Amino acid sequence: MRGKTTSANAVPAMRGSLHRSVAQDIGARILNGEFAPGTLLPNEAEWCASFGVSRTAVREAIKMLMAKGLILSRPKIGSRVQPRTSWNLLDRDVLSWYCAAANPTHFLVHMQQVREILEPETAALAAVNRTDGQMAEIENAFNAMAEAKTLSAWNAADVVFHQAILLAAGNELLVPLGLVIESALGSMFNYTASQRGDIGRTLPGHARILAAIRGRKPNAARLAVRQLLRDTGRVVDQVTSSRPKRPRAAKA
Amino acid sequence: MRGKTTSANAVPAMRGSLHRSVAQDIGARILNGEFAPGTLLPNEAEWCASFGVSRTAVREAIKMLMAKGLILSRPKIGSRVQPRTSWNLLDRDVLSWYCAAANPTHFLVHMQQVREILEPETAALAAVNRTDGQMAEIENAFNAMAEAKTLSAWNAADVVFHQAILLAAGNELLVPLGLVIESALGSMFNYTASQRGDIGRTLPGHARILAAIRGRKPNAARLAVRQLLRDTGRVVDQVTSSRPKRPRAAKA
DNA sequence: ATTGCGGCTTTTATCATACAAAATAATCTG
DNA sequence: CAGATTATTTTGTATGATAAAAGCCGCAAT
Repeated sequence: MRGKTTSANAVPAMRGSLHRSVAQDIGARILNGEFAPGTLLPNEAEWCASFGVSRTAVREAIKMLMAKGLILSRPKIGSRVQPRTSWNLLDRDVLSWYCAAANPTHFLVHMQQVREILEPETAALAAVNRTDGQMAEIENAFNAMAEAKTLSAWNAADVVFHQAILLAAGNELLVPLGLVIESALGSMFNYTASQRGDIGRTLPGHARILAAIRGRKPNAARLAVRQLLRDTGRVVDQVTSSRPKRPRAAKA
Repeated sequence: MRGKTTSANAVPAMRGSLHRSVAQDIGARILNGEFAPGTLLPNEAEWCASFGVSRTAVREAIKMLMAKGLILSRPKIGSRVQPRTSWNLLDRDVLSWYCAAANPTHFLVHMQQVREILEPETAALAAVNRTDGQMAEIENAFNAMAEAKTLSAWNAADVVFHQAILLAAGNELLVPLGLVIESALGSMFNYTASQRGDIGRTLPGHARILAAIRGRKPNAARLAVRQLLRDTGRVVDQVTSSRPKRPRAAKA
C-alpha cells in the first residue's frame, strides 16, 4: 500500500518541489471543472493517500491554492472550492491552468479583446509619460527587431519592445497586467511572427508606434497600435478558426 | 523567552489562521520596501523566533507568499524577494498591501487610469454581448440606485451596477480584473458618492449607460462611461489633492 | 414535542522532531 | 594551483502528537 502512486501522480519529479506538483495537479483539476465551485475536496488524508506524499506536502499545496483564491479550508469542514469570482485568474499559474482547460477559441478571443483594449492606451500613456531612458530602451528593442535574422531573435526582441512600452507607460498596475497577458499568449504562440516569412513584415507598424512615442503623440501612438493589432489579429483568427492546436490529452 | 512576541507580532489573534497573519506581516513588509527585491529574507528559524510560532506556520506563510510571486525559496539559499515583475500585484492581498504602503496619490492616479481604460470598453462589450437576463440585472441595480435613500444603499447598488456590466461584457479575463480594481477602490472610498448630497447626482449618467447597453450601442456606451468617469474623477482629484483621509491607525 | 445545553467526533491548525536533498563553502589531494 | 571531495547550512519532506473549530448527537428540562 506504499508506492501506490495513484492515478494523477503521473508527474515524475518536477525539479524540486513536491508540494508544487501537488498544487499543480489539484489546481489544474479545479480549473478543469473536475472539482466545481462549492464542491468539498477530499480531505488531507485522502490526498496524502492518492498522491503518496506526506501531509506536510499536501498542506503546503493547499496553502498555495488558498493564496490563489481557488479554495478555502476550515477546521472540521475541509477544503471547499471557492466561487469563480474569487479565483485569481490573473495569476500566472491559474491562468495557465485555465488556458489548458478552457475552450482555446474562447480563451484566445477574450485575450485578444483585452489586448485590444489595453495596448493602445498603454502606448498612449507611454507617449505622455516616457522618460528618455525608457525611450532608449524602446529604440534598442526596435533595432534588435530590425536586425533580427531568425524567428526566435525577432520574437525575443518583439517581447522586449512591448515590455519596454509597458514600463514606459509608468503605471504600476498596467505592468503586471501586461506581463500576465504576454506570458499567457507567449506560451501559445508569438506576438507578430509565426513563420520565417513574417519576420520584418510588421516592422513599419512598429516604427510608427516608436515614432509616435518618441514624438510624445498619444493619439498617434494609440492609432498605430490599433493598426498593428489589426494586422496581427489575423494570426489569431487563423489559429482560432482552424483550431487544431494540441488538443491536450482529452482525458475524461 | 516564551511570550517574546517580538516586534511585528502586534497581531493578536486574527480569527483563525496563524500562518495567515504571518504571511500578512511579511507580505506587507515586502510591499512596504522593508525587504527590497533581491533581498535575502531571514531564514525559517529566525522567523519562528521573531513571531514565536512553529516552523510549520512560518513555512505555510512562506508558501502563500511564494504563490503570490513575492518570494522564491530554495534549499540552502533561503527565501529571496523576487523582482517586482513577478509580483502578482493584481492579487487582492498583494494589492491591499501595496495600497497601504504606496504613495496613495500615485496609487489612486494609476487606479483611475486603469478604470478609464477598462470601463468604457467593458461597457461597449456589454452593449454587444449582453443577454436579456444580464440586461435585467443591470436594470435592477439601476432601479435600486434610483430608489436609494441612504449613502450605503446607493453605494451598494452602484457596485452591483458596475459588476453587472462587467459580467455582461462576457469576457472571462475582464471580470477578475474589474473585481480587483473595484475591491481596491472600494476599500478606500466609494464609487460615485462620498457624501449624502452626492446621492442621485450621477443617476442621469448611469441612465445613459443603461440606455446605450439596452439599445446595443457600443459607441454610445463607451461615451457615456467616459462622461461618468469625468464626473466622478473629480472625487478622486479632491481626495488626492487634499489627501487627509483616515490615516489608518498608524500603529507602530 | 421543542429547545437548549453539553459532550462527541471529524477535520484542519499548530507544534515538535527527525531525516533527506540541495547548493554553497571549505578542505584535501594530486 | 586545480579539481574533486567533504562539510555545512538551509529548505524540503516525513511522522506523530496535540489543540481548536464546528457540526452532530443525544440528553434533559420545560
